[in-house]
Formats: sequence, structure tokens, C-alpha cells
Amino acid sequence: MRSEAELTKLFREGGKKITPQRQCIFRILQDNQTHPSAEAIFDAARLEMDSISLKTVYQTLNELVEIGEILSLDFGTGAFRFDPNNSAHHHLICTKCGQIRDLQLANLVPELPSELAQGFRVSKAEVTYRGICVRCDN
Amino acid sequence: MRSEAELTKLFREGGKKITPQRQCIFRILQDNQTHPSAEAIFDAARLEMDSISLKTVYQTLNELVEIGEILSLDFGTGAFRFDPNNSAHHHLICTKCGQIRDLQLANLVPELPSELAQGFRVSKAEVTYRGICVRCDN
DNA sequence: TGTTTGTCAACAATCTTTGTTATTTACTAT
DNA sequence: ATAGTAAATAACAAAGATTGTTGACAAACA
Ligand SMILES: [Mn+2]
Ligand SMILES: [Mn+2]
Ligand SMILES: [Zn+2]
Ligand SMILES: [Zn+2]
Repeated sequence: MRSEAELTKLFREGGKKITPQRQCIFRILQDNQTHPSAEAIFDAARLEMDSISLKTVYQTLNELVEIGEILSLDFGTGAFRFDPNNSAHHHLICTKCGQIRDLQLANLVPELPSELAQGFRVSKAEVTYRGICVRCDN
Repeated sequence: MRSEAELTKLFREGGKKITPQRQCIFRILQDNQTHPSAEAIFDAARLEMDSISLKTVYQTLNELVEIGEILSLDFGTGAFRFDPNNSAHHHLICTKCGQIRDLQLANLVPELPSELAQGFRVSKAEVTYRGICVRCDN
């Protein structure tokens, strides 16, 4: 995800207005590696702006997803997780505490051999590793 | 997933009763490669039993998941998908029509090198390939 | 400063999944 | 076969996540 200044520029160029609510959400997402849910971002935003609505959070997140600044991920935890790391990467999830860690690996996922692709034109591959993290492994 | 006869035995051994509703759901799942949602299974079941309830479908599916006979998968399509193929396998999803195909490949996903595992004891890896299927690719 | 146009908060609605309960059913032991 | 019992069912309500609606409001820009 780009910096708050660059996002401000991008939004304005797209005919979108910059509001304190959006700037607040930009800041919360900046360098956030926790893969927060919309609700978690909402809670963080409320610490600064007690009147912000959950709808506004969803709206801003969806706009960031649309322009490719963040990723919307579903790991089956009940709610979408949002990720400011929009480079191609994979994930490592602790099945006990639920924490989600980034796995920045380029060549871990091989191309799908065309004889297995069933005619699909494959454009993306995501890998999810699941296991127990150090802290949960006692 | 096992045969209807074997599932009947398994359920009885687990103190569960065999009802026409459950047998109907067993049959619908048998050899089903479409990764149906609970709603899709409900619709199929209603063709045979017009009074079956969605709750019964969910309950039976959850029981089958608990005993490991089927898998519950979340691809971010809005609803869980159920899969009678309970062997370790991966998936290929068409981003246009949404169909989900099995990818039965053992050694496509390499072990995660321990220096990248961040201390996790990894037990599972799922790969999801996304692309456009033949029919949608015109 | 005024005008325009997008955004906000509040609330309702939708969708998927689970909880509750009274009734019915499947199994078991007579 | 019959009756007893524990579990499953259908119907309905509720919960949790996300989206739709709308009138008041505020940001952008001249
Ligand atoms: Mn990530
Ligand atoms: Mn499958
Ligand atoms: Zn953990
Ligand atoms: Zn397709």
C-alpha cells in the first residue's frame, strides 16, 4: 500500500474526496501486518474518531481493494481480512490462535503444468500453510 | 467420502440415527465434484423431499465434516463449499463463472523450508489456483 | 463565499449460519 | 409387535458480516 500522501493524491485524481475518516483508515492500515478484519479496523478507528461508522470503514476498504492498494482475503475465519501488503505473497496461519503471518516467497509455488490445468488460463496461485505457532506450541 | 452403506454403519456406531433426510444428503454428496454450498445441497434435496429444512442440511454436513468424511472449504464466494473428496488435494477456480475443479497433485506444494516457517510447526498446505476456464475463455 | 458533488452516520435489509423448541421418528429392549 | 427413550426434524427466531438507502453535511474548486 502506498503512503498516506500518495493515497490522498490517488483518491483526488479518482474524483474521490479526502476526509478525516479515510485518512484515519489509511494510517491504521499503513504497515499493518496483522491482517485485520473490518471490525478490527473499525475498533482502531473509533479510538480516534468515536463517531465513525462501520459502513464508512467497509466503503473505504472496498475502494482501496478496487484500486489494488490492499487485498481482501478470506481464510474461513468468518470475516474478510484486509492486507496492505499487495505484493504476491502467501500465508502461514496458526490453527490455534488464528494469527496470520506473511510468507514472502516467489518461487515456492510452481507453475501449474499445462496438462493439469484442465484448459484453464491460470493467473494466480495462493498458498495457505496451516500449523501451530511458536507461542501456541508450548 | 465413503459409500452410503458404510456411512450408515459409521453413523449408527456413533450413536446417530439414520433418517431418510440423511440418506438423501449422502446420495447427493456421493461423487459430487461441484463443491456445492449448503444451499445447493438443500435445493437438490428438496427435489426428493419437499419438506426438508435447511437446518437439517447444515447439521448433517457438519457431522460429516466432524468425522472427516467431507471437507468444508471457504474460497471467499460467500458461502462454505462442501467436498466429498477428503483426500489432500488442491483447487482451480474460474474467476468468471465460479466453478471449482479438483487438482489432485501430491508434490506440487513443496515443504516450507524451516528457515521460512517462522517457528511454526506446519501441518497442512492448500493451494488455490485462479484463472479463466475453457468455456469462459471464448 | 457559494455551488457542486461525493461522503457521512444512522438505520434497515440481506445473506449465511446457528440457536431454540415442540413434535416426530428411529432404534432398543421388552 | 409394543412401548420407552433418545435423537432428529421442521419451523421459527436470532446472530454475525456485509451491503443498501437516505438526508444532512463537508470537501473541492472556482
Ligand atoms: Mn499478507
Ligand atoms: Mn475438492
Ligand atoms: Zn498461535
Ligand atoms: Zn468459467
